[in-house]
Amino acid sequence: MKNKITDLLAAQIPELSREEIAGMLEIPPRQDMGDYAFPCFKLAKLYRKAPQAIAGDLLDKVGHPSYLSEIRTVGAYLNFYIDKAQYAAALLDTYRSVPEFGSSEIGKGKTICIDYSSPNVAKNFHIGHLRTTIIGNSLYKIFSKLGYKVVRINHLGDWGTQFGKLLVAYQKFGNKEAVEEKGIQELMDLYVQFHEEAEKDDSLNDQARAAFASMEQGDPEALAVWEWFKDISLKEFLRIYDIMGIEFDSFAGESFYRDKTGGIVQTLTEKGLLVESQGALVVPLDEYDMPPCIVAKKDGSSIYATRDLAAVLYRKATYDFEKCLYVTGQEQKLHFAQVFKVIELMGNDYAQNLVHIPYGLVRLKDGKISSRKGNVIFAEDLLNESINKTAAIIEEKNPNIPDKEKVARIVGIGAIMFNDLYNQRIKDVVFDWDKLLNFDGETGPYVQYTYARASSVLRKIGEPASDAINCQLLTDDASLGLLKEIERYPQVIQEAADRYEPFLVARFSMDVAHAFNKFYQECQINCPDPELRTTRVNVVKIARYVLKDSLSLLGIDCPEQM
RNA sequence: GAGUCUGUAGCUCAGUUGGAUAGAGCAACGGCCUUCUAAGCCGUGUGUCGGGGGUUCGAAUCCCUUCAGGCUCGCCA
Repeated sequence: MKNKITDLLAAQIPELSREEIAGMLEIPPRQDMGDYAFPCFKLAKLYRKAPQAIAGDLLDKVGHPSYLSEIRTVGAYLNFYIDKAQYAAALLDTYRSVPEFGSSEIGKGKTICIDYSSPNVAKNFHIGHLRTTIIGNSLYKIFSKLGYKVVRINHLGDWGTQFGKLLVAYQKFGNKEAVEEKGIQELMDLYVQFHEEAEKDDSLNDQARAAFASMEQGDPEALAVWEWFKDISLKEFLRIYDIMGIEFDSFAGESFYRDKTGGIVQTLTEKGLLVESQGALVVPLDEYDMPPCIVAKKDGSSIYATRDLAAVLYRKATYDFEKCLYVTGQEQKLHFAQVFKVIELMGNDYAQNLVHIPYGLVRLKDGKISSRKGNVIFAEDLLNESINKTAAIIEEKNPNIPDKEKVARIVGIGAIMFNDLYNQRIKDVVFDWDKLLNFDGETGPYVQYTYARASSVLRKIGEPASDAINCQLLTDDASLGLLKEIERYPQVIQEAADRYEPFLVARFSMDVAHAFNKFYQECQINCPDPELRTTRVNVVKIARYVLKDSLSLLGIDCPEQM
């Protein structure tokens, strides 16, 4: 429809290209102003005439094509009113002829790696880890919808000096039985105890660095203990991923690159990029207004940047990615800028396809999350709390539905995920139980509820006898409003991918849900007129599909009843 | 101190990349269930778009400056 209007205008304005005119066309802020609008301000200079007069001239010239019900001028604007029946028919037709409305082939044959979640081994999975997990998962779904092959990488934090600390703590304060009994909690406790003791005795930190250095050199005893701790942690993480329905293609974490960091140092040396500084080996980056990137500590052991560098090379060689995305907190912005720059200096032109996707900090009401200080809320507790709250609401509102437990799980988890995906990533968030467990208004449960209503109607009135749609009958604003929202779906997905912003999809699902609820309120679907009923049933079908599909792009399921 | 991000209604946030009277949800108040799920729908808003300059027909949006807050700035990740 937009193309048709563009062509119509382009024929009358030879001074501007089709693309320029398409870019100027906009959607008016209010429905009574029409469906598309063309502002004539820019033409004023060109024609040396008042923009209002230009709008009037254009109105006379363009005539009255059949797909428009009206063209009007308001001030310097030319407002176009499309023929509603033709418009609705075209959209419903598109939906019915395309099996996966909204999907695309644009990414066919291309691979995208996404590095997300990546929790630290031997630490509890808390609410701070939820954002990267949920955002990364949604980006995976969005890019998959566009036809990309996506490699989901969980770059586990399972290597580094922190394990030297844990090892020292285990030898000094721990024992096998306690770890076997209490699992990850005991590892956390040991880690906390280490920091308390190290406050008093700084030599513990040296011992920890030495312990890590010996791990890097392959000390079998140390590695066996480390492997054991890692297993305990992984089991814990998998349980939480399972609750959320999240999977990964690779768990190659930092330790995976321990035999590859030496190659990085060697390559950087050969290319003359490495400089010794205060005993460490660094790549100076002051030319690029950045502090140097440390590649080897003074005791020769690797550091996180070394392992990230090795990971980039490995992933490029293994997956030949089109893009590699890193979903981490914004506090790591400088780190990734340094790593990407070093990759570029090594002569890899694909450095520009490494993208850091930062998100804002999750804070508690009484300050920063800190495992060490015990100021922490575990992800599992949050998810369970949300599921329990949902179960209570089901008992209150709709106790007779089947699979109540399953529904409570889907809705409870959906609420948490939707909340993390509803705003721009970069915003900091303050964790708030009350807000998170309120399921009214702009929430995941609202969209899921809308889907359940749509499903319920179709279930009750059954399939219409005929599939013939007569869009002439859709004369009400609510139907058209709903279809207009739905029409945006393909562009919304594309933009969400371009900007790496799942919240655009979440907002879209909300807009569709709102438009559907309005439609549902104002239009009786199971109406006496069989032709109108068939038409409305088809509107419900497409809305139901889009609601479910858009939520699925956020990693959220839809129950048939709730 | 330097870099970077954020600042829009009491609160949480959108704002179609420079366009028409800046919009939603929460909270508050009022209305709507003998038609398909009331986790819903409808109505009620006196906003210095942090402040000040500038660019232009036109700025929440672009530039400069300033204030407030978050984050980062060498052997943690």
